[in-house]
Amino acid sequence: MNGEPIRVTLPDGRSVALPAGSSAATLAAEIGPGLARAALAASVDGEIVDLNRPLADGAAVRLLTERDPEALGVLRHSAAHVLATAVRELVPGAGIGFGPAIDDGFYYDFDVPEPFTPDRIEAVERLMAEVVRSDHPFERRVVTKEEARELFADDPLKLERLEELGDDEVITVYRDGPFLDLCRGPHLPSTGRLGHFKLLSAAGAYWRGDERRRMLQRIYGTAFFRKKDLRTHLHRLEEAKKRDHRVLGRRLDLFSIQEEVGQGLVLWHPGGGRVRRVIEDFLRDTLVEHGYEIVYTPHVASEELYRLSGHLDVFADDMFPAMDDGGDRFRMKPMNCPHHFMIYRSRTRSYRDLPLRFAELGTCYRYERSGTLHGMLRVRSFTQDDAHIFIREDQIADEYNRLLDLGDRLLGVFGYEYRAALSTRPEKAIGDAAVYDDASDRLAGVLRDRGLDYELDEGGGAFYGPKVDILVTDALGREWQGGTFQLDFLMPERFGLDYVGADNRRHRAVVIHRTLLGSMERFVGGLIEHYGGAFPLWLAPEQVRILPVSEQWTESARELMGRLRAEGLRAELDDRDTLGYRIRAAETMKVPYMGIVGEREAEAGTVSVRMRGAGRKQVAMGRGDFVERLKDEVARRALG
RNA sequence: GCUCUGGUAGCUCAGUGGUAGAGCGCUUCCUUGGUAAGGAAGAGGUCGCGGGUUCGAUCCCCGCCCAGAGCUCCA
Repeated sequence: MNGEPIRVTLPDGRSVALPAGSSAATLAAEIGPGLARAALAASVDGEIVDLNRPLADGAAVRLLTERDPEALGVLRHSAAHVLATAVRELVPGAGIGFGPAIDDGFYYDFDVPEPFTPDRIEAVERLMAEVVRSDHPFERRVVTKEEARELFADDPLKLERLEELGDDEVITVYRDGPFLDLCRGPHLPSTGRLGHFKLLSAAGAYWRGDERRRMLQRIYGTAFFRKKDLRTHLHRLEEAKKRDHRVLGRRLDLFSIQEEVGQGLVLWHPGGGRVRRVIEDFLRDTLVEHGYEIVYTPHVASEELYRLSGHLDVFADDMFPAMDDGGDRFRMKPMNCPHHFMIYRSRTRSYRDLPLRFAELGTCYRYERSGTLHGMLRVRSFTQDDAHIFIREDQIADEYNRLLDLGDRLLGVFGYEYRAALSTRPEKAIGDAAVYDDASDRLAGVLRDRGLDYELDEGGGAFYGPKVDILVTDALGREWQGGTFQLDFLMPERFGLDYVGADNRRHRAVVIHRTLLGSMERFVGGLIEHYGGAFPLWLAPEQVRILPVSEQWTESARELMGRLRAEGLRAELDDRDTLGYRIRAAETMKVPYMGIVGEREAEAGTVSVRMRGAGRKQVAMGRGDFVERLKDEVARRALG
């Protein structure tokens, strides 16, 4: 090697001298043979690079092994290249789109004449294994734009991408064996380092994510360094599938969606109805405690109302088509706001009246595009736990504090962890920017003062006002929308929402649109998955199932059921078949408690209590104690 | 809406160019069972809908509807 030796620093502060032109691989070898084997890539001055890139003098270098989280992204992106290598072998002329690492794995988009069927995916997977066995090194090369144009002359997708690169950008290509790709990298040293991978699915995806452009075929996969991690991940996917609210909704007889009724229209069966009723009762009581007024408004409105609100212009496509009787035109309501505004406007309001909080479990109708519908989570008719709060500008901070209190109370009851996100003024905001920013600052102040962990979405607010979103994390670690508190300076203008101030002059009110749970459909759908169908006692559609050991004891069992029901508990009796059969049935239906009554229990006036999922671990207890225990668990809304 | 894959009994699914099967569930009978499926019999289907090809279509072809995966969208 020519030139002066270089020095690089390690994370522990140590400085190492290396010959000029040395790479991170040389460094690893210098430190030890174990590290030389384990090193996969390097972080150089904070940038992740290939192991064989030459190091600059004075660089801060951290060698990445499979223990470093950053290495997983490198692995997965390399896996994507291996996938493309395999696809090119199967379909030589395949166009190559993008192939990034994503949260749980990677994908690659291909322009191929035939879509990928499951057996072709398997074939691709086998070819990938061969690419890994061949252990092709990933070779990086810097090229000029002109060279790149020649290299990718036969791939219009790559050429298009290439033309977008600025003239001062360094263009790199990577080769692994036969496959050459326009790519920024970095990559593993060679394809042989790709550990454990699996192709998961194929689906169409628009080129550049633009629905007006051609559709490519996307293959999804995942990859891990260790077999165990891959297995765990696949197992988690299986678990998520088992918790699918659509599957559980059928099995537990909670709801259905039927072709004859219509797409995206949910039928709540008695079981789902019970869950919903309990939540609604709890919600309504809590709202009244928190100073809300309950209002009711019709499901349809004259089109004029949405002309006034401005929604008709912008969102007509997402509304159900108009009902026209030759004179007036009516629409199913896509939101409750205008109705609530009209209630506010129905009389002169004093500053003393504010805040005024109108809450409604308001059923709305939105004509969502068919491909977006999904079980209970994305539907065309849904009931929002909606409210509109009318306040003075000086009440913003105070009201947001109350909202966050309320959110905290509600979400905690369901066992959700949550965090907040604040969205501030976008470019297209209307009205006085200073008012918008001042409001955002006050919201940020509220979040800070509460010590709440929040994320800032700069410019993510609506054009009419900033908002605070609550994001909840469920039992599988997935994040859901868990409420949104949206400030609105526009609608008060459009609807003339005023109040008379202490100065006896008219002032403009400020509106907060807010939901806590979102919609009953989405919330209950989410809860089904959160609990895996095993609802805590207070929410369970059926709380206790009484099982007489034989017909002889049915009378005694019925007496117990009567006592439970008299206390408002949802108890059923099952005297169908053998005891073992019925225990199995109750377990499958995820009933929290079974009360078994046979000779011993009937004579002693007790009941043998078997808890969901606890198998034969059961206790005999007095019937009064049993009733009290359940009542207490319900009253505490225990999560079980 | 777009791409692909599907649609057969209440559910999960097998199957065939000559109008159809299993398991579970349901009904009835026998069994009176002590902790995750006791036994038997029976009912139940316009094979998503509409066209076409064919002597004959659940099966092949076309269109539509619906579902699933993904994309796009989500006031």
